[in-house]
Amino acid sequence: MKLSKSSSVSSVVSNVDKHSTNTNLTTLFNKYVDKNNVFSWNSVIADLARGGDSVEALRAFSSMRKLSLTPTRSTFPCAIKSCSALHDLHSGKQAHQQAFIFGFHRDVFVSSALIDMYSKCGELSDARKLFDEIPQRIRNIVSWTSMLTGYVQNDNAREALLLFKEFLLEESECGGASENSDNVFVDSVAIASVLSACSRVTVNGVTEGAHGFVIKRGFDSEVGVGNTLIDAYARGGHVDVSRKVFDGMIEKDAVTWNSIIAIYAQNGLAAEALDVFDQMVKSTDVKCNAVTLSAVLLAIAHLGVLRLGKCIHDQVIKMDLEESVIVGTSIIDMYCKCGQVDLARKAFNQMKEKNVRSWTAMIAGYGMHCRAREALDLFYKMIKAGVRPNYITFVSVLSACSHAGLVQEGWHWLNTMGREFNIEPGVEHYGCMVDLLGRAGKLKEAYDLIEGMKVKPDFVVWGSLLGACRIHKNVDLGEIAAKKLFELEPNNCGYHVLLSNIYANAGRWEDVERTRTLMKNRRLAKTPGFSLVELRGKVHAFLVGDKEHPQHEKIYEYLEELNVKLQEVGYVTDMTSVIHDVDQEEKEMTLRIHSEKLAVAFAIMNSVPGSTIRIIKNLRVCGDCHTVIRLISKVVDREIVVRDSKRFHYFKDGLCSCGDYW
DNA sequence: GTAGGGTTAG
Repeated sequence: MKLSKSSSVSSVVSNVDKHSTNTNLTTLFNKYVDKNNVFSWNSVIADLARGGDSVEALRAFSSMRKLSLTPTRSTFPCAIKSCSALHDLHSGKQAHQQAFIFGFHRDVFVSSALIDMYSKCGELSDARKLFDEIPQRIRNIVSWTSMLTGYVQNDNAREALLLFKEFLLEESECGGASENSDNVFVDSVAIASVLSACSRVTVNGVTEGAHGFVIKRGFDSEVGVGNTLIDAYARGGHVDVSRKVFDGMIEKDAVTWNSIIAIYAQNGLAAEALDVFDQMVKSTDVKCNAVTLSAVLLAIAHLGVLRLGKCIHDQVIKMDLEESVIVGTSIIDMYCKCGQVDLARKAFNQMKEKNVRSWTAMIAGYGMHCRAREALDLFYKMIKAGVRPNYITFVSVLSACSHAGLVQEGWHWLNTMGREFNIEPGVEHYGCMVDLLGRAGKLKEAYDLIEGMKVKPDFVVWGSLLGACRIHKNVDLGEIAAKKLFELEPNNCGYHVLLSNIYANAGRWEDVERTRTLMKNRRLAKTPGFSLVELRGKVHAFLVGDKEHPQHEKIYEYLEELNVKLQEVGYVTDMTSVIHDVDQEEKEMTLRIHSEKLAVAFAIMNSVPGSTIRIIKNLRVCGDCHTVIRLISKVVDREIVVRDSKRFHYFKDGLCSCGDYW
């Protein structure tokens, strides 16, 4: 695994963008002077709205109205825009009413702002009504774009594209003849919106087609268009094409850099994300901002490299971005995923402004650290604080219950979320609940829950059941779950392995053999497991049965020594995690060389006695490794923290924080 | 004199 040089990351210092200090009415009035002049008010409202200070903009609008000044047509668009930004339908409707009273509701600027406001507040049919009421002779590209974006933002990309088709027809028919012919041609903003729609329809090749249109119309050198193309290709799973677009852009702004960094981070390509960040820091014509650091923190969270995370946290403080909700939430997430849930809580407590995502990140953090009680306590606090939980919050709550085996609590929230919070359980919530029931041994209940689901069960749901069937040795339900999984993900061999383990457990060797042959014939390969361990600032990566690491021979020798000690405390190799295909001795070898064991051994050999060992694994830790690491923690008297793909395990004195329940 | 639509985030 290639990692970016951390030294250059810490040199970010010199190239930073202090976030703009909040403008306020007093400073603005000093700038525009005349309080009794409508135009002065218009400028103030516009400045505030443009600067993103929507609350102040609306306050200014209302102050102006209290002075009984008569608004002009230019007063409304910015006031309405501020309502859109705040998703404040109530104020939006009031502004609409006032625009009507003063006779500006037919103004095309006002109409476009209103269309945008209604769609951002989720009132798409009201937006469409206003759009249809605009006479064709004054309807321009902004009106079209507002409506188009409305569809995209309300998850109706197909309708957006149909509308664009209609637009193109009008553009070709009356583009030259209309009285506002200058405004009826497609522009770069409209194109960006269309590209965004393309990336959200599930049909292949739409983005590629639109890209062709972009080039034909000569918009390919526009930064905004390029930025949207980068995003569109990534949404379609073509991260490599995103990178090509990025590399081909002559002009790049902060959004361009942030987009590619975020894409890498979201797709698990953390090293690439950090590499691009490094280049961004070195480039002189663009400065990183809150969004940049948020994306970088996501990459670091993925890697679990605490030292780098702390480095970026320092950077956040230097850049005076501590009060940014976006950055604050990313810091919480980073600390949780780097195993420092208490540092995360400290950062959480220090946040002045918290939104639903900040609370959710902290709840999820407690969940993955098996601190379900704290997760639920925080959830109650959140509700008490008047913050409305969202879909993801409930996923985090149920997942916390699942990690801790809280069946009652799980049932309670699954049943209550729809009734009390108007959020219908989705496939992720059922996934957690099936996992929870399954691992608690309530397999029949889990299966019945799946059968009664209102949404189509996905691979997570069936995968949870299959996993539970392995733990509780249920062949019948295991076969049902596996059959569904083979249909849903025919190329994932993990399910074949699991089913095979279930057969092995039941002594059904013929079925084991059959599964194995099937895998061989379909050439299904197992995702290779790897583990990371950070030692004195350097990250060491280990693969299954690694023979690449310079110390590998010593590591294997040490593992042999450890094995003897483990057997003295009663350890017997658990064979069920391995396909029954080799003789006993060979099987033991296969097990022993799982990457997490190598990483643990390496870390014990090379670190200060008594220090905590931190490992990150890309897959779930297997049963045997779990037992071994648990016992190692006792034998060598070390605390060992393992982050697997699902959660954290804290091993100490021969016990694990998960209570062997995971 | 002043005005409306897009792309990056947890």
